[in-house]
Amino acid sequence: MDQITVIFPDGSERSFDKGVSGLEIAESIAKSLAKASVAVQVGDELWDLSRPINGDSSVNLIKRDGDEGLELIRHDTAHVMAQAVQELFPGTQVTIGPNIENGFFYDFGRKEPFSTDDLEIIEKRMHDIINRGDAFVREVWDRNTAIAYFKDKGEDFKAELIEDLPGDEDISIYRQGEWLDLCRGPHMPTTKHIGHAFKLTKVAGAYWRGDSSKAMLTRIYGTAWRDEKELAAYLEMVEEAEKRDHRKLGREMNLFHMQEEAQGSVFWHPKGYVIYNEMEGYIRRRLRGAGYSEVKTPMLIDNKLWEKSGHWGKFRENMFVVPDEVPNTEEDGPVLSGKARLMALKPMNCPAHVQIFRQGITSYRDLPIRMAEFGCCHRNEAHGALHGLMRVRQMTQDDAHIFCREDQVTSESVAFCELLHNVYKDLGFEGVEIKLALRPDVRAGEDEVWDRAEKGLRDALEQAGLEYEELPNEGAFYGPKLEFHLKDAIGRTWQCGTLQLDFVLPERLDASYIGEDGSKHRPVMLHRAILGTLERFIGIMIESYGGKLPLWLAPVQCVIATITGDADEYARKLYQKMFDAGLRVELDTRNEKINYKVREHSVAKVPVMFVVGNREAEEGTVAIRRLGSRDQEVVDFEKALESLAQSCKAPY
RNA sequence: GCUGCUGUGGCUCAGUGGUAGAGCGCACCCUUGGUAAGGGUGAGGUCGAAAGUUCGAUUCUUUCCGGCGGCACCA
Repeated sequence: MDQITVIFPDGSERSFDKGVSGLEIAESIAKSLAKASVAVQVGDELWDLSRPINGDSSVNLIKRDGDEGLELIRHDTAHVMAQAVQELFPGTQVTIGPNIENGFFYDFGRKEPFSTDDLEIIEKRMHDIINRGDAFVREVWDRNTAIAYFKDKGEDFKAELIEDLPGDEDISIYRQGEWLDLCRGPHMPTTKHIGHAFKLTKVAGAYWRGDSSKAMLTRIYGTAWRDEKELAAYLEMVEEAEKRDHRKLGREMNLFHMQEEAQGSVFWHPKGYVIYNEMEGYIRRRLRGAGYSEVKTPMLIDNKLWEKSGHWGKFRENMFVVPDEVPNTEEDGPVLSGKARLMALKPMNCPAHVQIFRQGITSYRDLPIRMAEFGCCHRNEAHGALHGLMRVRQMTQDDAHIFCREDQVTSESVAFCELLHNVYKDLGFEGVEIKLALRPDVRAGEDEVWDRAEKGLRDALEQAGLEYEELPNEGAFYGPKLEFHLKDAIGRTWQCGTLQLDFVLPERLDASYIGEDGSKHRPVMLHRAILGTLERFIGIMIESYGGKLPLWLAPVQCVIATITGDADEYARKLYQKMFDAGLRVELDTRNEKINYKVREHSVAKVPVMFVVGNREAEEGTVAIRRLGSRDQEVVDFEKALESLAQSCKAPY
């Protein structure tokens, strides 16, 4: 019989009979290893434990308790869910069911969508299926047989999937008991290996193949873990994270609100607006330090400009359009004639910035010009897209456009990446995901220009020492872009910072500078934002800090609370001194017990309390209590004030 | 925009085919208390909107609107 050579991860080699399975290899090493293994890595592919290995290979046994084992658990759970659904709801079509972070989902095609009540029933059946312990059996089918089989069963979605698989790929089918599904694999040996540490979490709609013109499927999300303890820990983590939701904290901390009449726009309350202003002030100082100058441009602009810029054609459905006419004030008759010239609320600042650039004549010596604006933009976002501060219809970007020569693109990009990195570090964000969105199929400009643009951004990332992921096809039609993503409390990612190269708009709006050669040239435009929008970034900040913002951003930095009415006068003096020192301080002389006051201000997440009673009034001290600490510290007031003022300074 | 769920005092939530309740908060009174809720009294709600079924709808049905989740779209 033929022999094959197997190389283990530690570099050791052994020979086995040709056709040996991963399981047999494991058994030859140790019974315990065979028991713990659930799949095998052959070369760089993951295989079923039972699949015969027919050639010399490097082999690595995958154990259930490892990271890859967990991925297999989740994938197998998704299959079992699909089986349970088809057993319980005949006629339901299965489509795709990939793993996601912390779990999996499976999309089903069914006339009547599932309700949350169904989840419990499905879960119960899943436990039954797992207890049956059927083996996962891999079969390779002929393509046409597979298509015919699924079509015959009324599984049109599955048939479509197979039709679109690359021609050279095996059509592998996995059977578990009576049930089977198209799947690339691998799977664990039996359903029993899944265990019972899973939970179905939500039902949702999802378009077939992610295309809103196609059918709406029902998606069921679930989470799965190696054991009950991990599952419980995960569920508790999610529960805790939900308490950090910025919409909840915004209400509890009285930061802002939103209401139906101004859907998607924010009513900033005094406390929230403190955060907003502090953030704006901080980023303004940062921009000044980086050589930007600030401008302010109109919010309402005639659509002639939007036509020229291309927004009217490409972005109109997201714009708020305003007719330039006196509305009819009579009781009857339409308010608007429909004949007036149209204006639009700006959705972006860029065309307006080009107008400033175009005033007068610009020399190559003037470049780069870095033009910043905290421009208030409006976008008519789809109703279903709105989400607290994260997705709004009226937003303020920390926007700027850099007009430069093409040979300055890389250095400007590097400088931007460094600036962004420093800002994110100041604000406490290390976990930023960077994505480089590359040329889409439909695009403006020569390929050679795109080559240079993409290279410019890549070079910038590498020079700035930043790790990133490339997203083919995701760039804007006018140029590639860098996206900087941050996560909210429950792990959803939101794009905040961005850097986009634009060769198109300067052309469309005829921006030019006089070069060294005395003739006109087109500048390149870099659209860039660090925070993205103040609204979204503040939302992320609130969630990331769980409302306990750093001192410089805290709406109330310190509350002076009295223990008895006898200390009120002393407290008032302290208050005035702190107020004059520029601190955001509140005085609490209410007729309440100190326990109550401490609790209330702790719940309100006030970072520092100065507690004063008769003793402090006599000694000229304060008892400092910091949020999150049970201890108090009695300090001379002047020293306390000085040190507090020091620690309330913004990072830049 | 599509889709599932959902909508009761400022907030969190009970509840019912016969027009509503709790806790917190708020107001007033008592209490001057040393670090996460002292006590009492009281005010406050067209039960998201409209139509329908019914003798009668906050409760059932339909439509619309908002909120939440997901998809699509996006900072």
